[in-house]
Amino acid sequence: MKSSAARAVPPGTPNEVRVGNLDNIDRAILARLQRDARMPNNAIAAEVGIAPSTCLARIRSLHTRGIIRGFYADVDPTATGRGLQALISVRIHSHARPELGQFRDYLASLPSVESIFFVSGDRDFLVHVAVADSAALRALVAENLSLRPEVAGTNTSVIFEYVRPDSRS
Amino acid sequence: MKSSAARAVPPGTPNEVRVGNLDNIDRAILARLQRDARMPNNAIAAEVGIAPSTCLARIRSLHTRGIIRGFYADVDPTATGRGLQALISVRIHSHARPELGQFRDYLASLPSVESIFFVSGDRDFLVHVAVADSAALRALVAENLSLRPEVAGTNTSVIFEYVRPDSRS
DNA sequence: GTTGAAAAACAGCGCTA
DNA sequence: TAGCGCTGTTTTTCAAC
Repeated sequence: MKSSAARAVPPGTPNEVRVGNLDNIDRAILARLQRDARMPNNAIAAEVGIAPSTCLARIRSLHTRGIIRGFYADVDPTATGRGLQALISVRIHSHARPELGQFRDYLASLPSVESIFFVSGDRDFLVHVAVADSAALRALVAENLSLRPEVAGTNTSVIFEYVRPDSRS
Repeated sequence: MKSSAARAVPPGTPNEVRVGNLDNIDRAILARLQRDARMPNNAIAAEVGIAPSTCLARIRSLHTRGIIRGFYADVDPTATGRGLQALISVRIHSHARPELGQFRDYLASLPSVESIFFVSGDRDFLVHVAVADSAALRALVAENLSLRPEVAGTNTSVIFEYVRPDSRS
């Protein structure tokens, strides 16, 4: 039989090339799901060259094993009235270091927070936020960050543009 | 009839509260899709209180209008052999500023690049990358960034932890 | 915006290699 | 054990209202 879709893997490639229990078919599935999480199981199966039932089982296994963390829609923040994005670097007082995890959870609970980077170097956290306008940004920094006892200082940069390379479904 | 799911919108809320042509039902749909892009259209429709076909039409409209930019799966970088994440701040030479967009496209084309922030302040770009190990990181910075004529300098911070608050599907 | 029916996709099961 | 085809069930899709 001849598949109508392009093969997932070049013919000569050995299938034992695995990283962390993933074979090439798994990787082919992941690549497609990363580009379009709503791609039908049928279509994925056809493209990677396995039966739909097998494909479904693999996807579920990937999800269960935590290799796929979740499926998300990428929503334009401007449309939801959060047209201003910023990166706020936050320094934490050295005596508050033990509660770093707690502070991260606090950050994650703020509705304006898009993502949090816990980084090495002179700053501790880099927080990506999306807010309505500069007044909201000021309020966020002043009230929700600077006032916190753990926070030694903040530094805010406005984001002119934010690009996620593989957002194209 | 009595809906088994919580209503999308509190009973008294006026539906004309819109931001950018979105009504409350649109916002309810977006909220669900942001948490779980694979949630069945049926279930979304039931939760926001409209018929499945209407819900589908709304979702498609949101996608067409660019309010939903795409649907993607969040894949654990560790599982795909990219266990090291970093934030690289890049300064661009002032004379190369006109080609900033071009450089951004170049960054987006690099397979290690997860996202790009084009920011105000002392640095121009902040690039979030995921690579296999420190050797790969060094190679990336040295060969793909520092060697570029537009690049005035780079500064690399290792990411110890990266959190996306609404990762929960 | 809704209803309802046709088409498609999903999810489970036993069989095969 | 992993993959496959088959089948009932759910979901999507598109018409008319």
